[in-house]
Amino acid sequence: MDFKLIEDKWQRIWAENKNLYKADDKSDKPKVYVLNEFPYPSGSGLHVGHAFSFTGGDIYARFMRMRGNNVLYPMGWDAFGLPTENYAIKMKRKPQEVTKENTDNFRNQMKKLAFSFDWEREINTTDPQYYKWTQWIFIKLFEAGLAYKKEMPINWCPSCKIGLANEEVVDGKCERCGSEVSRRNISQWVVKITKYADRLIDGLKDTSFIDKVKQAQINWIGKSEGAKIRFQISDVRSQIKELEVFTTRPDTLSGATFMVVAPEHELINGIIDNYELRITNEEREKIQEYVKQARKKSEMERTELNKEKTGVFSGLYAINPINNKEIPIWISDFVLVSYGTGAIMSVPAHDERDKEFAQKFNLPIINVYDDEKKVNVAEEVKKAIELIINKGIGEGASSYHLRDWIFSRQHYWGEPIPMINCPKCGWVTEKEENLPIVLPEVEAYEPTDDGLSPLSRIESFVNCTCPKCGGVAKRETDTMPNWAGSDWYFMRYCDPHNNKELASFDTLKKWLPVNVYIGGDEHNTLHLLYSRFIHQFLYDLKVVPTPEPYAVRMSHGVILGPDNNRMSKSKGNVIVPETVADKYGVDVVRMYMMFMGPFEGTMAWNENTLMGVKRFLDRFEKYIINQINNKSASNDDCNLVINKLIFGLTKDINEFGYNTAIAKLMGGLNDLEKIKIDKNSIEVLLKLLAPFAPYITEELWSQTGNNNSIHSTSWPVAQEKYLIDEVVKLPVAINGKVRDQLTVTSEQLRVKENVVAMAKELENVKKWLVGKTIIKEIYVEGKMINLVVKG
RNA sequence: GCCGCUGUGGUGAAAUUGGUAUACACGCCAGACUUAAAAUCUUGUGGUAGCAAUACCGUGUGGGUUCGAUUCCCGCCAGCGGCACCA
Repeated sequence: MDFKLIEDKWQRIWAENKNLYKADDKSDKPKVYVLNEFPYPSGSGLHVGHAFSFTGGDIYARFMRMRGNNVLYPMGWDAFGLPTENYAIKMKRKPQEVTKENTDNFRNQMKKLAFSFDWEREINTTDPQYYKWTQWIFIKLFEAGLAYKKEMPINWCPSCKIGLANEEVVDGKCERCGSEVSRRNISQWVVKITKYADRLIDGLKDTSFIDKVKQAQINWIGKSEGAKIRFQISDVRSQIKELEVFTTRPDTLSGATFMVVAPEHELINGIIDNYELRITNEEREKIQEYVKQARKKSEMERTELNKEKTGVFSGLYAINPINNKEIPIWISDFVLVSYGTGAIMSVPAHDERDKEFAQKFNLPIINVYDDEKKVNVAEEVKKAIELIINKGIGEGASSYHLRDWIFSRQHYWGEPIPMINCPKCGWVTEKEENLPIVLPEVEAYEPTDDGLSPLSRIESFVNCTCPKCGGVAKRETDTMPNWAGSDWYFMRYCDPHNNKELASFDTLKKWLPVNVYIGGDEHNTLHLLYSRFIHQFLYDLKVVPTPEPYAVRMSHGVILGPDNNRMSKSKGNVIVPETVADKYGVDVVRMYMMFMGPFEGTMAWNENTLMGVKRFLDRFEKYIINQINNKSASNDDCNLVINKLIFGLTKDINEFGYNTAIAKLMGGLNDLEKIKIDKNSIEVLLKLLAPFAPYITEELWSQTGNNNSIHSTSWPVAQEKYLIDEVVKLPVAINGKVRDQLTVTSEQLRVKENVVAMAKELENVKKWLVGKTIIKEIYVEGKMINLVVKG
């Protein structure tokens, strides 16, 4: 059959059948919410990674639907972002138009690949009716004190002219364009995700993510436990009298022989400006120079380039609170102002970095323990914290690797941040009834040279009245990061057309949590963490009914190019799913991708193996067509094969074991070609293949005389009695080595004595027993027999 | 350096509450059909020895537990992914 004709035909018919894949808010059937990460609709169209991931989700959704569930399987567009903006700048086109073209293209490609999305729930993060609620969430964050404006050094990409989060800097370079990142001070909106750090760790207990994903989240949050300890500064002329440090090893306090503060530490400003301190001008200049150099470097450079420690003495001394010894305070860029308190106590005897520093600058090294390996550190730390609390010099504390989330972007193509700066009232939220704050159309999309968003050039946008006092005020011109639209989209799918709330509590209660969330490994930390944070925050506001958004996280693998490298345009190894589908048909492409290997695995594209799948589908089709007028009665041989298939497929699909499910289908066809099949079994066979190959099965289903869609039929149930073999071949081993096989009936294999006795009579077994004594007879029912012999 | 993962035929891979290792597919060999080729179909295909029955070896590597280990434990080697002066 011509697959193109079939594909066109069924695409048309399915499009008319609006209820085929509809998720029903009112149904009494059990709900299943299957979610694929929604894509960024790029100009180059759907790539293999998308096709692979969505096929995996689609098979599961189709399977769950056939199993009698009310399935929510939605799709949408994470459409804000730099590539579209850059394209718009280059081509002098509106990002809105470009996005429309790209999403239209993506939608058509998805329909062609037969993904069973409920298109009535399609969402788009760039739709004002959608980002109205993204803005609303920001207002709630601000009201809860979780969003604040802060002048802070940020990673600055000179090429994109944008501030980057630490997470967006890879190897000191901009994640998107690869330019070297420098540092720059900009006033930014920052979201206090750190306040939820503990909750984000604890909440994992309520999910069934695989350990790998949980561990990735825990590591990213990076909780360390220890103590904060206060050191007095001995120079009376210093305005700052106290230096607080965080340490995981408070038990080594008596070995602290110096302190180190980050160059950005507030203490340093005091030194440079305070001319009464007992340091020479020369020393002051040295400090100034060091701080200046350190500030120029990005954090990445500082950490990367630091093969050798650098630093300068600050001229100040602190008092070690445990022994009242005066110890010097040094400045070094290996201490990060953004971690802990930005200052450390240095214990060179028990810390490698401190040791290196001490050796370079000739600072004393004092051992706390003769042999640290023999010490129960956890126990000593516990005792030390008690002591520190009793002495009133500090308290137990934890610190996190996780940092607050920089939420401002100086770009056009993002959600406007709904904040207004009033000279009298300060930062004020926009009134909710004025949302959405719609992105105005502008002439040019480039950020300004001083790094401001192009929105800052639109006076009618910037100038506004203060929602609080009614005075003249100015609107924020920064926009939100990509993550903002994607961290709550799964809520909107539950109630996508609601214009009163982001989603009604009732529909959220109906659908949440997401039963299976399918996405890439690369989103196991950032996107997953951000969206869990927003979800937890909204849970606290009683907007959502569940503490966690996702029950199970499924992270799919990667498809490499035929050359075993990651697909990229520069390597010329990109496989376009649409092209392959045009050549072999959609069903072949879908099945091949699922047959390549385990769904979570990394594997290379190989068109030879694809031919195997194509052959199978051709043979399958021929087989069914030959059976169309089949009137045979059911028979046991066929029932055994079919019921084992039902059982095996049901189990495999449930566990995303698509490669083995397809292997079983292939094996099943091999078996069936040798025996007689009846009409009912033919229909079962078609149903089993339906989630994988929706076009061919639908066509054959209609050719075998059915008027309904195979995709709205119910999944077959295996009959127990056909799952047990009447006759079983048991391996018989002597001392663990298999020597023969014993054929027994399912009745016979229940009695150990009989089975063992029969085994001993086998020719090959007898041979091995000559002159030996049996010392042990092991029989695992239905599995195997092992005779342990001696002599 | 730290965290996580992986290692099975010529290739992609199956099999783990410990029970016949290599299912399914690719490739390859031989055969059928064909003037021929492609396509299709049939058979074979872990290694060594043997006409064969069969025997021995075999899941990165060295040990251990066990009647029995691809599966569990310990050490090592190789590769992949992530993080990295985090106090």
